[in-house]
Amino acid sequence: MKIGELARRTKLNASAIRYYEKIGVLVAPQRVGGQRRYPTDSFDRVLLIRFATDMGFTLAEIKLFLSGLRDNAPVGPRWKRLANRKLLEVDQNIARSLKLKSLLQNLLHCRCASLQQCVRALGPSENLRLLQNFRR
Amino acid sequence: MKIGELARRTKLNASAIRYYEKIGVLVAPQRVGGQRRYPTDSFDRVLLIRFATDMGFTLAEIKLFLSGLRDNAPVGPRWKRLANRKLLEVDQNIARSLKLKSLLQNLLHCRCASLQQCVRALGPSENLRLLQNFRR
DNA sequence: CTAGAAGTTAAAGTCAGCTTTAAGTCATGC
DNA sequence: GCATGACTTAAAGCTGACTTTAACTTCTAG
Repeated sequence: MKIGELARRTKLNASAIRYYEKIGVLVAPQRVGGQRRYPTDSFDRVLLIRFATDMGFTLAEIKLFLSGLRDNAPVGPRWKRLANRKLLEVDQNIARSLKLKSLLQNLLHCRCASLQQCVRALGPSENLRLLQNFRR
Repeated sequence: MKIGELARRTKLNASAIRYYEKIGVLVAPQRVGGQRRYPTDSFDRVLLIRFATDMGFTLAEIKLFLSGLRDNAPVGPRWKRLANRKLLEVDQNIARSLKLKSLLQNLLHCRCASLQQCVRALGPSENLRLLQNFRR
């Protein structure tokens, strides 16, 4: 499979696939006359990578756990550690978003004369500090 | 108030405050010998800006609704429109995060031989497409 | 008066995850 | 045998919200 076909099948840009190879999340495949030729299972590899990035893993994290992953190695402790850490992050993100949602709703339904007042009415220092804990 | 004190009080970096001025979310204050002197209510202004960015508004959006905001103008329709739009985004973010959470938990508790299998077992094409709708 | 802290500017750097560009080489169909 | 499309590389560009740097000026305490 040439890079164009892999790109079409994974719905990625060919440049993205080259980028993955460059930063080491995808292993460089065989070349024929300088061009990349991918084995069929590269498709699954790329999907796994996209899947993981969609789950919020960074490419650096993905590289980390893929590097220890033999072809059909069992789901290892390294992955579990990463997944647990990510789960925590996701939970924090949910909590933050719920807080934002209620704040937004309050602001939308309030009858303050100005936004400034409105924000002050929420008790700026407390609320701001609450939010700051969630800063990314 | 000089920029250093404003920075200390808002817990921002002075460079951030200058940056806000440069991109036009903060109005340039009086100068004394070339140095910025802020009136007391600049503190509230900066808090409002931080508050808004914490809520997920971009600085461009904040500039937009601050520019139409006279000193004590009522909470206007422009702000309401922006807030409603942001509320939608937050809801989508929550839905996405909840989906990610359950996927992560499934992956953590599964007994598949390999991650590849595990992802395939989730029904890659469907699940991946589901996630793609949430891609940012 | 002077050291040093704090202020000033424009421009470049940072992070992630790519895309775009430029300048070429290879493969394929007619 | 050649036009065209697909491929190659390294390097630069993009977004957003800043920070850092360099080279300077101004303020303040002793």
